Amino acid sequence: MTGYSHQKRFLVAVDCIIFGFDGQQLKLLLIQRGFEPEKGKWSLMGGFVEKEESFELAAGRVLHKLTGLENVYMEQLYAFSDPARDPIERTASITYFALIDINQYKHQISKDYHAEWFPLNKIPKLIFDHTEMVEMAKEKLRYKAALHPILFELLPEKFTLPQLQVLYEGVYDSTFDKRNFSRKVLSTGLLVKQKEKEKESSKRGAFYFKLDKRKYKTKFDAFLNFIPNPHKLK
Amino acid sequence: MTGYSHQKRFLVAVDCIIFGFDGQQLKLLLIQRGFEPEKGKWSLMGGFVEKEESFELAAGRVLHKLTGLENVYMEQLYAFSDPARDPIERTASITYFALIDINQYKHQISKDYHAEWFPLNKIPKLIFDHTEMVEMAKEKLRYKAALHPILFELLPEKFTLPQLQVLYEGVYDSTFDKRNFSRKVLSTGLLVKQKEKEKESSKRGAFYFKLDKRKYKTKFDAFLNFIPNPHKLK
DNA sequence: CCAAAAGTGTTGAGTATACACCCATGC
DNA sequence: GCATGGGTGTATACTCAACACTTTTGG
Repeated sequence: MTGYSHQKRFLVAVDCIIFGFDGQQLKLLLIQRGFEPEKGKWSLMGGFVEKEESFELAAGRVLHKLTGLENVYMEQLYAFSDPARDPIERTASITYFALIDINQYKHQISKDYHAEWFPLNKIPKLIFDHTEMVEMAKEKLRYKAALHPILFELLPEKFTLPQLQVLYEGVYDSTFDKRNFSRKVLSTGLLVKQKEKEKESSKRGAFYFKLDKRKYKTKFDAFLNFIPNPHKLK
Repeated sequence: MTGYSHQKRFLVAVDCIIFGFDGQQLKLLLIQRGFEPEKGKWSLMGGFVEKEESFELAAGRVLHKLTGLENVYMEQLYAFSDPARDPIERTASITYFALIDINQYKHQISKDYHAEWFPLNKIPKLIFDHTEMVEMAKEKLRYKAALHPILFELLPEKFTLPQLQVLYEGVYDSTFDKRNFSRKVLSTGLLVKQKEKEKESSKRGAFYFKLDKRKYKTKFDAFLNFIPNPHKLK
């Protein structure tokens, strides 16, 4: 025998769980599905994998179509494969989660998809198994951010320590002591203090920081312990 | 439009990265592929996903076929999707890694597949992208075992502290102080000391321990810090 | 001058590491 | 009685968490 002729072939889709941070809250970008089944219902942005395309490329293409962004932090999350997850025809879904700087996101493009940002605690009912996908993505984000400097992907190039802290507190739905937080974050050596201050959100102003890109790359995989008492989390 | 009629369909396979521990070394179970292409070459155990089968079920089926085992610790690793990874026809592969108690493994069954255990540092050349899969599985195992009590899945029901230490040392290709190791492991509260000793490997004998199944389940997701200096690893 | 947010240091507790000797047994 | 591997305790350094006051400035 040559070839795999009598094996079953499947549709394969990618779905993107897209996180953004608006300075106050962590949010998720959802669309209103444009075709049947479940047309008009809230859904993750997704698409079928094309003929000569890897899953990674497909996910990047889908994300780009919605946000206009490239070179976004993306990570494969999980392959969902319940044979009944799509009622029309069996379709596996390979999910990716993405962290984007919400300021760079192009609003116009996403209007075509009736896209909207939802705070994590106000996610509407989603089609198929998308709610489960979102839950898994939230969990993985929390897990990973406790050990690796991943949340910087959600921030603009320059950010302040108070902004960073609001972000971490949002992700862990918790509050941290600012003295301990800043000591811990600065001790990673990942941040470079800038001369300018951000003056919008306070009279005194808070210094901007930038990521040290070089150290960021080398230290990314090390265990960093960003949050207090990580073992109490789950 | 109803249906997804003009989308491309793909073959989807699962491949299993199967780890075992023989008391000395961590090993990987490989087979000699029984069909073309690459017939006779070393390969991971795998198989095509069937019509009404989730990936998890397919992986369990494939693992069972080779080892005779059920209820094995298995975890989805990654979906490999390079369009050219299989030269005959585009086939995505969803990989699972499995940890089995090597003593329970049925040798007869696997003879049909010309299966063999290979120490991790003596893995032969593998077909397709299987080497990459194995590398990723090793990395994930090391990562996960540094934080979670996952390596117990490789041991028989009763085991001794020296055995456990040999296992950890093998996984991290390193040596640990036995006093610190035993204190750390026992402090998790996961182990229950038995009355009997294992007398094969030493004159004095070493006490057996069993896992406290209840605590194992509840503490599995907490961060446990099993190995010294986890940040120095990478 | 006052309200609001930024920034900064110290202490105590707990945890991790380094390290060395005695024990039990089979031969 | 000795060689082999099993088992245990302590002192020190380090890391983490708790905690409060001063600074800046816009209004």
